[in-house]
Amino acid sequence: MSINNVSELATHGAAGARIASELREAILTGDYAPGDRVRQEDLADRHGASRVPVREALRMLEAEGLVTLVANTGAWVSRVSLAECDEMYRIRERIEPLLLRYNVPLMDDALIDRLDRLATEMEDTEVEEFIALDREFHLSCYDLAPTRLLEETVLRLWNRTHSYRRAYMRIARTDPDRSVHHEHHLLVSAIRRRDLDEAERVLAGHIRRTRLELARHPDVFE
Amino acid sequence: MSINNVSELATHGAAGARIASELREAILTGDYAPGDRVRQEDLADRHGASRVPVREALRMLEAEGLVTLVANTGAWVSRVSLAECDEMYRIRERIEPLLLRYNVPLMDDALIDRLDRLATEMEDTEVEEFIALDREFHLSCYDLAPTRLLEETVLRLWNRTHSYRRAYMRIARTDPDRSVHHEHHLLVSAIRRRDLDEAERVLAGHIRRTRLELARHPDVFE
DNA sequence: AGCCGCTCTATTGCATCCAATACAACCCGA
DNA sequence: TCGGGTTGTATTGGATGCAATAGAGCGGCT
Repeated sequence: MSINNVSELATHGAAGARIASELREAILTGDYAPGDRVRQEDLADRHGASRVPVREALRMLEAEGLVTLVANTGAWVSRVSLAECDEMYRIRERIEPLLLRYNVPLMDDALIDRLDRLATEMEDTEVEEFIALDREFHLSCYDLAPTRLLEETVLRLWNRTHSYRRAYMRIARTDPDRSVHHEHHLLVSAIRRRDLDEAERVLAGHIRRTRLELARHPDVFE
Repeated sequence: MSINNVSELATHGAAGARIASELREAILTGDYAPGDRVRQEDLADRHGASRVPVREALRMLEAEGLVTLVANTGAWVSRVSLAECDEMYRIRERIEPLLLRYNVPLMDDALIDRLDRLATEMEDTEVEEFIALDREFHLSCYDLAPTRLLEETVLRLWNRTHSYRRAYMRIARTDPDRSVHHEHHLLVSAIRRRDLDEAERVLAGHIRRTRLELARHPDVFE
């Protein structure tokens, strides 16, 4: 552990962050499911590191709500109850429109066209691709303005519910919900007209409807 | 370091959390100011621990936004710019009314009376006491409902701006703002009538006005 | 004088080791 | 057969020591 430089130079001091980042990705892709145990040594071996940076990574993910730590016992991928999910969606209903408002004035036509294409493209996809495109669609609306805090808050809420959104889609796919796509196009339209109030309204309604849809499938939360 | 049990039994596995908790308190009381360096060994010595749990504590506080870490360099008590503070207040404007809505139905007369007394009591106080009473007034409105997430989010926003609220009060005390107290009493009144919409409106306006007041003193943020 | 590069030191990052804890399996007596 | 205590093992928590980095101070060159 001394002459591994040259290629991975300047990566010192980032082990914890790197591990956190990869574990976060693994949780989002579903490699780890809610409730799964996360053993420190596993992660350490997998990343060729010791348990020290692993524990740092776990603390970070705990703060993001993705992992739940119990002293002297271990770490688990966080479960989310229906009540908590409902709460997160209600928070999103309030702050995502605000974040959107910050961003709409900064969007150029190229971005709006891309949003439109995404909205159309995801109309006819399977679960995994829909999840990815929908996420890209919404988050693309949020990363223009320098509102680090709001953006981070929203991203954390998305991440914490990601697994459950996937689970919902798998279950509810029998009767696909077309109005989601309708709302996406309404949103793009409002953005294109730079109608901030209308964009806020459509987005809030979109999130609200999704929340109500989710609540109709409590089995997603075991 | 083995037979120190008996009195502090069962505190194993909580060193990081304890250190974080005390450092958080120190930042809130002003013992550490924004921009201050935080050396790991200092904290370790101060708490009779090694640097390992200290680093855990720093990661936790970083996630809360109270501390800023730079790899291979160190940790500082986070500074907040006027723009960021503005952003936090705008988030609060949106979600605190929601949190209040959750809680009002659970409040009993005793609590409402206490809020009224707090509102009156803080009308005639010096900076430190006002800060404390105001915080208690508002946070008391939030801890009845089991909305862990929303509560935690709001608490973090309060904590991140706490130092600046104090700094503002010290500077702006020359022309004390009476409408703050008026709004507090309006809020109590709406709560007592269980008028959820009005309570939301008053609270949003209260936060909004505070934001605008803060923006009139950019010097608070250096 | 001003600038570049070096050295030296304070501090952080991480690996290793040992202690403490939790949990499961087991034993034992009633 | 069941309950309570006990031992054993897997796993986490934390202390120590060493490597890596950043930044200040210094010296030499132009």
